[in-house]
Amino acid sequence: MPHDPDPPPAKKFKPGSPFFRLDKKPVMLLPRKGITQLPIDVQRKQLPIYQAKSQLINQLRQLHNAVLIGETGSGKTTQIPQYLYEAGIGRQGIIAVTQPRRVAAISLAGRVAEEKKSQLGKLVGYTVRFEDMTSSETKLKFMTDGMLLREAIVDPLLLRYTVVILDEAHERTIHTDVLFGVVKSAQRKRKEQNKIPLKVLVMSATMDVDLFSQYFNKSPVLYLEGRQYPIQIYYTKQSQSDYLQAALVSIFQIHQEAPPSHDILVFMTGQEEIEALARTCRDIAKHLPDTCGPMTVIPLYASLPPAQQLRVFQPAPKGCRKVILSTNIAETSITISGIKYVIDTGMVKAKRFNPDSGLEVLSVQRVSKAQAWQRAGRAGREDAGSCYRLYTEEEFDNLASMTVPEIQRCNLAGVLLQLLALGVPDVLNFDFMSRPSPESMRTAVEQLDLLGAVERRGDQISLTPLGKKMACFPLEPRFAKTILVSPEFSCAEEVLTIVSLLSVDSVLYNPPARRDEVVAVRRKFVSSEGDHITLLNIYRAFKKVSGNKEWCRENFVNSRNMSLVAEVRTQLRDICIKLGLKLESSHLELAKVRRCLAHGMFTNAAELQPDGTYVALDTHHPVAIHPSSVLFQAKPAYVIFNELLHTSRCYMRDLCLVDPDWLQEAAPEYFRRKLHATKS
DNA sequence: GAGCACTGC
Repeated sequence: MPHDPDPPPAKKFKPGSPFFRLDKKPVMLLPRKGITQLPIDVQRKQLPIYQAKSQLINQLRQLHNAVLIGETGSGKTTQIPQYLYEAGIGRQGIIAVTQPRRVAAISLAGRVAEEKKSQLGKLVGYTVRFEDMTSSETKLKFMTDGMLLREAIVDPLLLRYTVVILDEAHERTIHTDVLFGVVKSAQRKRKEQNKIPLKVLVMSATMDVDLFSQYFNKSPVLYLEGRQYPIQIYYTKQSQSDYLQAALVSIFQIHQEAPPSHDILVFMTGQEEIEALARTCRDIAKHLPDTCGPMTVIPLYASLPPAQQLRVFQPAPKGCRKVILSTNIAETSITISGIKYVIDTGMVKAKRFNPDSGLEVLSVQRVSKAQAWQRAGRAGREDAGSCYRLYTEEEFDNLASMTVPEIQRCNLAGVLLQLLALGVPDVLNFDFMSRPSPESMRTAVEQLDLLGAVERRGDQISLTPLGKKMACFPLEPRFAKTILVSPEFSCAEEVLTIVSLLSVDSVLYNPPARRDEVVAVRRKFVSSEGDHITLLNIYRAFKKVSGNKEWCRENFVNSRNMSLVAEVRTQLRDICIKLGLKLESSHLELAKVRRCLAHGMFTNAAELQPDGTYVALDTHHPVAIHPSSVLFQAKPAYVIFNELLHTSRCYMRDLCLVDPDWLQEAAPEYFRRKLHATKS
């Protein structure tokens, strides 16, 4: 242990609320231990929700809307669709169950197919991007919420469906929030037009119940009662100035006192601090007295290679304690069994969006109460557990009650384009459950206007023919625009590649310890024309060796992301073919490609100033070239960039050298204003 | 001369 004269924070803990849930909140269902060894139909009947089956069916038969409350894993997601189907409710069409995440949709479909003793893709199926496991026989369909939203563009009344179940609604993803409005409107219109009614069920953990119920015509809230393993909550007596130190001390406090089979899950903010704390823990664990057992420390975050992520599921050797240091990936996406203790730093790294500057800032912030409960809940999935909050009870009381829904903190251009494509008559007054700010709506309309996607007549906004085509692409509007103008420059093939590369996580792997090697190996791809062309060179080389894994390793290319790029590209290319676009290659004439990029992404342009700094032309904010760019040492007069990242300075990332004439011809009026303003 | 939580179409 470090020499710390103060008593460790864990000693200062006092018991807080004795149970996980607050008073009056319903108790949650959780699957019983050992249930998986039983035959499948016995398992189904042992789920506590089974007791409520006939009552639930009676209620759901009559209701058009209902809000169902119950913890994830209660069995509600797998059982209720089956109950409806077995009771003949909604048999004329399909019962859809939406999920925020692909893996959830896929694994739930697998589970339910197994329970129905039916081959996956027949009665029970799933649809996610790049994968459709459904057939004409499919009646129970699990899908990502984004996928149902895409379908709604073709069929705004969702006529294939008789029931839509929006699961995990409390997560409030941007897709779920838009779907709320879409299903509500479809339901009303189908009623007005005397079509088969649409039943809408919203499933959630305990948060936001009133909001959901109010929004869906004051629909009844059905509570699924059951058992909940109690979780003891502890708060610190005093506010902690250093949550990392507090976490460290708490880990070893628990380690010295608790039986070794009890695992610890620590919620932290990011890769760097996780790796640093992991090293410190391992060092300290080496020098502990023999009375203390050994400890394995496992980091967990999304950018970790899959094989290393799997380590969190392996049980520690007997007598050894498992300590998992995780980002919020373990809040929802990854469920680890055997967790007895949760340590919650109370902090999270999250993106914030400033609609005025169009700037996204990634910053460390306090969690919401809802998030804190979600984290605590990870200690009580199989048995009673404890949660140590590294903040005082008063600090907890002052937290925001829920996380601000995604729709209120991101760029809305894509959402508005989608709503317009859905035929929503008055987008600015769309019936959002949580309305985004008027400024961010205005910014989005302006952006779409600049791209030529919309026409404005007074308050009326409608799609132009170009806008209609843009909405066909599962992309940010500016990327869709770039693809659509590419035939004019005879470079669609190259632009498809570049847009695909920009719309997934980076394909470049940069282990800091091998920096010199990375620089040397990457030299052969570098283009003086910028990062876009450099990426294109890497993709071309990757294709030349047919995606060889060994080649990826040698060249520090992330093969998982590169394969995803290829999949995205195929999808985008298919859409181009459906739209009848002329797909040509510019081959070696890469200036054509850059000119095309300038036409699609002119809103992200920057100009070199006489003093050697850069100014973003859109906002006149001072910006700088990110050191990871191949243009870092260069001083091009004009560039376009893919994104701005505000850290120590405001950095442009992924740059492409452009000619100012191209910008002028792409948006003459806009640049007359912008260039003039800069010079004055 | 930096350093990036998590999803998804």
